[in-house]
Amino acid sequence: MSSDTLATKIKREEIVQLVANHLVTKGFADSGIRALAESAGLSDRMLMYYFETKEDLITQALLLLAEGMAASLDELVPQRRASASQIVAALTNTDNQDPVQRGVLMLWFEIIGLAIRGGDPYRAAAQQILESYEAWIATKLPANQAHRAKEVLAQVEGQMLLDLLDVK
Amino acid sequence: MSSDTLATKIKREEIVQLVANHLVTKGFADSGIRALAESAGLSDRMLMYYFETKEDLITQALLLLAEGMAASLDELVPQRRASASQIVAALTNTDNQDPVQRGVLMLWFEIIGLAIRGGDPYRAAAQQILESYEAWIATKLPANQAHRAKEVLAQVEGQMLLDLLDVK
DNA sequence: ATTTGTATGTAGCATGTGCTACGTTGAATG
DNA sequence: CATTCAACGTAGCACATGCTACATACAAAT
Repeated sequence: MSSDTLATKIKREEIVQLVANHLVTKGFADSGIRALAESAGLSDRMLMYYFETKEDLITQALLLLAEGMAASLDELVPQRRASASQIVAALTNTDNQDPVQRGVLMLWFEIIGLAIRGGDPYRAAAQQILESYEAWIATKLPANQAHRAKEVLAQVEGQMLLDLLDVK
Repeated sequence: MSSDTLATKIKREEIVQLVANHLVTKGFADSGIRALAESAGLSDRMLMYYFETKEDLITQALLLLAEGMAASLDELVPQRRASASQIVAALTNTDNQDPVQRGVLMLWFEIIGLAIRGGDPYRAAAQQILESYEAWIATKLPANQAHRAKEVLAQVEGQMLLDLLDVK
């Protein structure tokens, strides 16, 4: 709460980072508090000591991941302006090799599946990510086509989905 | 198995249908065998009497749903040939009102989330559905653009995703 | 009439889940 | 020196999960 030591605050951030890594590599299926605790290097007992509930912990991990995903966008398409098809290509081609980014993408669609019936914190995280993506695309498109950002975003999401499910 | 009565075969089909309905309306989150049994009008004991495992039951329900989704495509775009944007519009605009079709869509993205890490029966169902959709789109597109079916499919899937998550 | 087999109820098991109660240490603070 | 308090271990609870053992009613077949 507000009476937190600096040390425990740092510890919490470290745990959130490790839990986020766990989610990326393992997904939600094998993410009970015992598994998460092991990945974070402590006991489940201590996990619940640092975080009020599991949902609290997951929420923070998702927020961290959302920041990371938004921040990594600029590395992919360095040009100021790009065509819709260039953006789609840049966002869909790179991800297939790197296992980390592939893990993030898999987690991303797991989040969507959990968000779809309205369940927070998943829905909030999904919407935040989608909106930051749309805004980013809008700034990359030629000014007179910025209104098509949502369309381009849909193309990107759909293409990633097909890639992940090996639809050739 | 091969010594099945006709009556039990029919009973099984009836159960599969009711379970499919349950999945559409409730999703996977509230679909333990007790909840499924209640929706099917029998005890969990009898559910496991008619099906070897829960996975067996779910698999059959998903197959039934996949058939239904593929079959319902033709009702949406009756014309022989249509442009890519017409197909996208037809496939994305209709679904928002009807709660049944909305439920199917929500389940569809839940399936994707479960399929994404490779888990059968979800992955198999997802791939089958996506492939039948792509094939159907290819037959609807002008002949010289049939090769863009996957692109159109991506656009459709992405647009449905954004709609379901209320990205305006 | 006895056997056989389908359909069903009652009860429970083993495991996994998020979470908690209770105790101990060891260091800082008064 | 005594007290306090964060930091941890050990153990367990209550509940949900998929699934099963056991008994039995009842009808069909021999």
